[in-house]
Amino acid sequence: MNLFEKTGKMALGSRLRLFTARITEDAAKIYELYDVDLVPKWFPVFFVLSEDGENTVTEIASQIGHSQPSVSKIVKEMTAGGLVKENMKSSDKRRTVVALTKKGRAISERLRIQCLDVDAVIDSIISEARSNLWEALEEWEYLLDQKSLLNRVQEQRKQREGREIEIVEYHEKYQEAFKALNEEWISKYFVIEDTDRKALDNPKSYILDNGGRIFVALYKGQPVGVCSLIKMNDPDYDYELAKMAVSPAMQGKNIGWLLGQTALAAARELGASKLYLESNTLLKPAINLYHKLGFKKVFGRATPYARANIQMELSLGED
Amino acid sequence: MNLFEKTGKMALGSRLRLFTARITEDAAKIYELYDVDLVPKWFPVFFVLSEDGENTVTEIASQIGHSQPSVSKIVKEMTAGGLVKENMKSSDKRRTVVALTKKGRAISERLRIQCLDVDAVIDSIISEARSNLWEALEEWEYLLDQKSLLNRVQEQRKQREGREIEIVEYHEKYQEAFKALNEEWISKYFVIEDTDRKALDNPKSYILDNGGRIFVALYKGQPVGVCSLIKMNDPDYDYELAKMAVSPAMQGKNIGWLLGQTALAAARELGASKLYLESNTLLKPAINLYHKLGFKKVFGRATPYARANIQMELSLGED
DNA sequence: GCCAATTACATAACTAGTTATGCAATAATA
DNA sequence: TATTATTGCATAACTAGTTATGTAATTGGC
Repeated sequence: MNLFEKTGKMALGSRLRLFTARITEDAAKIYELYDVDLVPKWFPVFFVLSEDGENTVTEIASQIGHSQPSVSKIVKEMTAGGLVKENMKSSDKRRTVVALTKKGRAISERLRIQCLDVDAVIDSIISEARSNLWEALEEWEYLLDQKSLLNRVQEQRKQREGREIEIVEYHEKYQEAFKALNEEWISKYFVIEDTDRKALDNPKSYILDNGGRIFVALYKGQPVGVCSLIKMNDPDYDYELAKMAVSPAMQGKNIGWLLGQTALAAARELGASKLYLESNTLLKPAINLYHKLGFKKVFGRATPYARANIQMELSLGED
Repeated sequence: MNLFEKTGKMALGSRLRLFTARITEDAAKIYELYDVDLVPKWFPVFFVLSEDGENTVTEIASQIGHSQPSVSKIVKEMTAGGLVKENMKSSDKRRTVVALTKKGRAISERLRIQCLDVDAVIDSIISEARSNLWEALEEWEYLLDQKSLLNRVQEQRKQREGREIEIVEYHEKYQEAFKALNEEWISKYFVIEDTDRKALDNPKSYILDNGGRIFVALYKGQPVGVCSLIKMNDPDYDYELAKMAVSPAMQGKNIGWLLGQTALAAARELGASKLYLESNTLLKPAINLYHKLGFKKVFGRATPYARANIQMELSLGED
């Protein structure tokens, strides 16, 4: 299987499928060898019944990790084969209580011997190999229970992309992007107001010259997100966190968090002790981000924006 | 998956199937996450094509370890998806030469990034676990190439059964078995001759009292095989190995070999230097056994048996 | 140079699972 | 107590592979 050295781990699924097919193919021949009148796929159901005596279809399914229809089919086949009898007494008429027949129990004995031989063989293969397949499966099952493969890949992706994002200080060449990125989300959910235009058209005079800051997130050199600290003339707050925007195509890559963190660090450096922001509860990801950054809801300030329906603050001394 | 601790290694196939299903399920979601327009099962074919540039259906199948119809189907689906074009120029009109389209090559680039992330995740899971699943699969593939699971189980069974066989010295209580076991095979292939009757009816006077030996193979206390050393009045040979019989139900369990080895050891103990036997080439397993015991074909001795068409000898000094 | 064997692929039918859905029987609730 | 929700199972339709088989195109042997 030279192929898998080239494809890398990505093909783990394919490799497992081929490997499983190979094992089950030989398994079928082994049953034949021992003349045990049992189809390999019956084994898990058969095993549970020989342990438990009798059981219902759904309960067997949950024990062996199959779906209920799968067990339903297998029980039907086993009944046809005379290994199992259904519809034992049960007060609940929905349930099909299944048990081994005499013939089934007889097979159980022969199967025990086969199990011993197969067990010994697999143990010997395990001891021949340096890595223990059986243990590895057990460990993977445990690790994937803790966190699924999908979750792990999602996190890995976020991390990698985070590493590819660079947060830089504002420069005139980003003015177009600063305006465009903000207009994009504002006009999508609301309408652009006069106060917006002032800031977006003249970031230098309106924000920077007043002692504010603007940060730009670059992905492969291209601006994909912006945010600003605007100096406030207010006894309660030093700066407003405003004009936070991330390109829709780049959302979910943690860019907002990186911009926010940079802005917070800058505010601390500037000696700020309290930040303020306004937003709208329609923008759920943004509100979430602000919460994650440490902002808390406050009430009752006047705002120049028609769209603002939530106001938040953050005390920088806290951490 | 507590079940697998109870079932033991016998359920390796089932465990693998469940595990594989789990992995491929998440794999599908990962493709979705990366917005790669590729069905997971296409991956191996896609990979080969992006490596090789173009290739035929059968060659791809052999490279990825699928059956040819499987690749046939996948190529059809990929063609419908616009990733692949078939029937490139080829002098041999039977062959379908397949290559990636422009769209396919574009996806190849995005897929590369996904591969990097997945690879990193799987590597990290591998490093979290004590047993290395990827290596274990590789080792199992190698070990099963050397000797299949079926072969290993067959050998294990033979060994186990061999341990349950006990070879004992003849006793009067085994006279019935000695006669019955021999009559069974003789009458099946030939007819019972007078010389047979002499030995079978009076083993004590005909064999033992003349300085010969008889051995009985017991399985769970029951006689299932016999063989004898008959003293010969001959300058060339000391004993004849004769009246070897194993119950048909117990054949293939190495019983003949055990009986033969015991007889050879006894002959050595008795100071014999050369053994002789007669048989018929119809009895292939027997001839094979005699070869394995070290007997070599000889020609031209007179025999009292009509059925004998092969004669063999063994020099005991040799080992 | 023709007929048989082989090769390359397609198609059909099967396997061992799955999800989706429907139908009774039972439990919960207003 | 009547209605609604839930449970337990069966059935149908689907998936990703397989083997068996059929059909052209090519190769090989006499």
